[in-house]
Amino acid sequence: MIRLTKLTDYSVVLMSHLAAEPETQMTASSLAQASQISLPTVSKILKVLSREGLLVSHRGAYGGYTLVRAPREISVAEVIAAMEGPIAMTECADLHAECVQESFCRVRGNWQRINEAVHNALASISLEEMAQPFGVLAEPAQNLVHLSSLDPQ
Amino acid sequence: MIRLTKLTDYSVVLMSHLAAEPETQMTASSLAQASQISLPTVSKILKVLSREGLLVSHRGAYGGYTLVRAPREISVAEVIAAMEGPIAMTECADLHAECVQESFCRVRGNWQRINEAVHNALASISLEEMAQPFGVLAEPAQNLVHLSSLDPQ
DNA sequence: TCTAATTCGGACCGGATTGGTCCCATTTCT
DNA sequence: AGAAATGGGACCAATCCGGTCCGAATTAGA
Repeated sequence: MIRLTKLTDYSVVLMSHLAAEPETQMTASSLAQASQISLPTVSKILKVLSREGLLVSHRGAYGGYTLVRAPREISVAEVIAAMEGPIAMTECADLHAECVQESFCRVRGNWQRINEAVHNALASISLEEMAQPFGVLAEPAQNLVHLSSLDPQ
Repeated sequence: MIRLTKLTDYSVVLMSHLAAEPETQMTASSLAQASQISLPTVSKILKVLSREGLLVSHRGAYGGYTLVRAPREISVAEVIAAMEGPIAMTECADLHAECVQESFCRVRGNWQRINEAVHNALASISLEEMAQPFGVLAEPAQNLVHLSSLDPQ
């Protein structure tokens, strides 16, 4: 199972909530209630997203969080990267791969290509799309195409 | 970081070694030496792959492992699935999702589409391709297209 | 100016998962 | 019979993860 951590999963959920009403500034507790995730956890996630520059935070009374850009301009890949660092499926594919003996590892270059493909898949999906309720993406053929037209590079 | 476990990473490396010479039956120790992975670990991985039906094992003296099918007929997705169970990026996207209150979780359906995209990306890459040395995949345009033509469904 | 609301930045903990090793039984070839 | 392999566990240390909590800093409004 290629798996994201739960925290990352939640982060996408939260960002999608924010994307549903981009104008509205939301507090950690309102988001917690809306998403049914415990407040401390929501808070922790929002801090990270804000530190990574995906959210704008407003302190003090009547503070809260807002998306830094329009939902259409933020990709799922960005959210994931903010939570977990650069997207890479294996250590090996991460920059400083130190395959003990590089000559032994013939797959390395190919892993990087796979990473690219996956990354592009995630980069092509915006928060705007994630915020749509269920059927919407599945119905019109255009959206199907949009999701799947992963042009490498 | 969307990450596979190290074990899974290794498994792809090992399968690629086997794919490089599909005719040759290889022992755990020869693969360990070739891949620079410790023998017990290699052994453990091969057991799993064999149990999951991707390798044929021959016990006894002069035994070893062989791919169950031609390298071209085995996808990276299969190898990963053998090691980690069904490919799913989030718990939520796994069959029996139990989002406490489904109405709250609008992203669920969309996660499943993302999973599909990723899965298709992995399913479109065969061991034959992984066994190629570095540049080979990067050069001919046909292969680029092949890697990226993720047709959902 | 005071107070309430809210974010910010850590520390902290228990439990699950992972990577890795080891052992012994079983099978098969010579 | 003996050597060479796989098969199937048990087992352990270390890391990671999810989650909670606390105090400090900041802001808006009365």
